[in-house]
Amino acid sequence: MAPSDQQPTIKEVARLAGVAPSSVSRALNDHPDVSPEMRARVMEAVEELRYEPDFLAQSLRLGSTRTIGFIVSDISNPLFAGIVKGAEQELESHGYSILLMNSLGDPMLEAKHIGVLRQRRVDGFILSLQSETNSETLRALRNQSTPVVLLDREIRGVATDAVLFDHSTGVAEATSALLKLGHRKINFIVGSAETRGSRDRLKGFQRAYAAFGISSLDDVVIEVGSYSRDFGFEATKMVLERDDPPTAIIAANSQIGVGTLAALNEHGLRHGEDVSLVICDDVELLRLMDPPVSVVARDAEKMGTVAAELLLARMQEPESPLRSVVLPTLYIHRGSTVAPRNDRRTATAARDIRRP
Amino acid sequence: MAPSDQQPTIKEVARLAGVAPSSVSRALNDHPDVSPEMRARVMEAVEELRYEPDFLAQSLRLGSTRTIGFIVSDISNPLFAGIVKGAEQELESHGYSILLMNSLGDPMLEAKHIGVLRQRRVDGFILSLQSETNSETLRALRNQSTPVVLLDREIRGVATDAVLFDHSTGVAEATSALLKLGHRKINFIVGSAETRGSRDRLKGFQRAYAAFGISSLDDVVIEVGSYSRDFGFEATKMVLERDDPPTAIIAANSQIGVGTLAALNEHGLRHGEDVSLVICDDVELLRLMDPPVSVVARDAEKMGTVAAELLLARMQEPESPLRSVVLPTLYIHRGSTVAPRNDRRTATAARDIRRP
DNA sequence: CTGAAAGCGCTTACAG
DNA sequence: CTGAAAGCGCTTACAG
Repeated sequence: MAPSDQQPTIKEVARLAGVAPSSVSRALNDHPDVSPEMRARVMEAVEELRYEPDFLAQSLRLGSTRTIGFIVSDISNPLFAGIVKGAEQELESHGYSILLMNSLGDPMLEAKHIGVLRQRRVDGFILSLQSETNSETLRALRNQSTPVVLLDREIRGVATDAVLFDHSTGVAEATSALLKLGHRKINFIVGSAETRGSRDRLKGFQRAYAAFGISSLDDVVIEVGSYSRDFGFEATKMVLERDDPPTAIIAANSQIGVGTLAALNEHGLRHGEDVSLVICDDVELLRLMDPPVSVVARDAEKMGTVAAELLLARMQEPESPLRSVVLPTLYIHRGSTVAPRNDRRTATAARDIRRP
Repeated sequence: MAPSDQQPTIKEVARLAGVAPSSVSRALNDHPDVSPEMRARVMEAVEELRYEPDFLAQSLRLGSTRTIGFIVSDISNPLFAGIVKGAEQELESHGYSILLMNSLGDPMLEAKHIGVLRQRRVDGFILSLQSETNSETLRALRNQSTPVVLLDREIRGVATDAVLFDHSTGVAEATSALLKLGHRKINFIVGSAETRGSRDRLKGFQRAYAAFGISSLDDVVIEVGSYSRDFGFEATKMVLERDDPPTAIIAANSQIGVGTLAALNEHGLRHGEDVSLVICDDVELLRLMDPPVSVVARDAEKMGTVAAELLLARMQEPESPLRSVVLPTLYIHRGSTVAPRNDRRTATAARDIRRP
C-alpha cells in the first residue's frame, strides 16, 4: 500500500463512522459516557483509516507537549551521553520525548537555547549548565516558570530540583590513598572554578589532607582551567616542567585525564611508575591500560534516570517540596596508584632503561 | 521581575497596540504590506509584553514543526554521540531541533519510535537503524512520506537519501598492512551480518586478500555477532583458545575492540606483541595505550553534518534526485601492527619474561 | 494598508 | 449518551 499523502483527521474518522468528531475524541480518550456501540463504530473507522491523533493539535489544546528540553554542553562527552540515555529511557516510558541541544560550553548559546525550548513549549527542562553564575542564563531561567532539574549544579536564587554527585567522597578516598603511599606533591587538575563539581572535588581533596594531619596545602598544586582534553594536556605539561614536579596527579574528569596521559606520554613518563595517576570518571579503556588507571567512578546513566524521575514527579505535583538527590562516587584503586619513586631519573634516562 | 504565569498571546499584543491580531502577525512575519507606523506600534507592544509567538500554534497552522526525529541504537556509543552532535549543530543553525530516541538495538522499539515521531509530526528523520531487513521497521518507514536520511544503511524498496562510510577502503588498507607483515591467520570480528557496514568491511578484507594474490580465505576466521563489547570479548576468547589461534585481529568497531583488548588481557597476551591488532574507530585512549593501537578512523561528526545538510536540502526540494554521500575511512598504522612472532611462547611464559 | 473571518486538528464544557 | 459550539494561538486568503 502506498503511503497516503495526508494523515486522516478526526473529522474523516467521524464521517466514516457516521458520528460527531467529539464522539470520536471521547471514544479514543476513554471518556466514561460512551456507549459500547459508539466505541465499536469509532474503533472500526479508526482501524480502517489507521487514524492517529495529531500530537500537535492535542498539545495546543491540552497545553502540554509531553516534551522535555535537555541542554548539555556537548553530547559527544560520554558523561552527558550516558546521562541523556538514562533520562531518555525513563521519560520515553512515560510518553515524554527529549529535545536535545548542545550549548558547546557557551553560556550565551545556553541562554538562547533555553529561550528556544521555552518557545517550543516544553513541559520541563533538564539542564547541565556551564556556569552557575552566568547572568544571561540566570535571566533566561528566571524568565519562565516551567519545572527545571539541574544536573550537578546549585544556583542561588533559582529554586529547582537537582541531581548531584558526591564528588568529594571519591576524591577524598583517592587523595587519602596517595597520601598513605607517601605522596606529598599531589597535583590536582580541575576544570572551571565556577561549578559545584569543582568545588566539591576540592573539598574532598582538602578533607583528605586535613584527616591526614596536614593542614597546610603549600605543597599542593591546584590547576584550574576547563574540563577539556587540551587543558589537561597543557596543565600537565606545565607542572611536569617545574623544578619540583608532582609525584601524583588527580585529573578531575576523563577529558582532562586523557590530556594528562598524552602529556605524560610526550614527556616519556609512565603513569603508575614515574607519576601516580587518578582520573575522575571510569572508562573501560582506562582499566585496560598498562598499568590500569585508578579512577573515581560515578554512574552517569543513573543521574539521567533520577533527573527524569524528579522532573516527572514535579510535573505531577508542582507544589511539592524541592528535592536534591545526591549520587555516590567511588574510588577504584588500580595499578596507576603506587608509592612515589625517590630515585627519580630524568625522563630520557627512565625511558632508555625501560625499553632497551 | 517575577516570571509571569502565562506567556502573552498575539491577542494581548494586538489589544495593547490597538490593532488586529492579523496585523501583529504580519508585522512580525515581515509581510510586505505593513506600514512603518503599524510595525512600530506592534514592535513596541511586543517588547513591552516580551511576546514570543507560540511555536506550537505556528506549527499547527503552518504544517511544519521544524523538528527532526533522530533515532540511534544507543546515544552512549561515542560514534552516535558524535553524529548527533554534528547534525544538531547544522540543524540548529537552520532553526530545527532534534527529538532524540534510543532504540537500544531493538527493531520493535525502532519501529515504535518511528511511529511516535511521526505522530509528533516531525518534518524529517535521521535514522541509524539496527537492521536493513526488519519488516516492522520497513513497514513503519513505508507507512509515511516524511523525508528520511539513512545513516550507513541501504534499504531496498525505501527511497531515501543516505550518508555512508567507505569502510572497505580503510579495512583493505589495514588488511594489506597485516598481510605484508607476514600475517596469514587474521581474525576479523564483525557485528551484525545484516548491515551495510559489515558487508562493506568484509568486502575490503577480501579485496586485500585478492590483491595480495590469495584467493582462498580458508585460513581466515570471520566471527559475526553484534557490535558490542561483550561479543568482542567472547569471540576473541573463543578464537584465542583454538589450536591454531590468529596472529592478528581486526575488530569492526570500538566496542568490539574494547572487548578484544579485555580478552587479550585476560589471556595474558599483549597486543602488538603476541597478537597484532587493528580496531575500527579512533579513540584517543587507543593512541595512548602501550603500544598504541592501529585504527581505521572515520569522522562521526561529519556524518551528522552531512546528514543534516541532505535532509535540509530534501525538505526544500522534495522532488530533487536522491543522493548518497560516501565519507572516507582511513587506516592509521601504529605499534599494535607488527610482524607475527614465530617463536610464540605460552601466555604465562611470555608474561613472566616481560615482567620479571 | 488593515481588519474580520476561517481554519490548522484537536478537546471539553454545554445543551438536549 | 451524543452533537454542536467554542476555543487552544496562530496565519492567510478575502474584503474593503
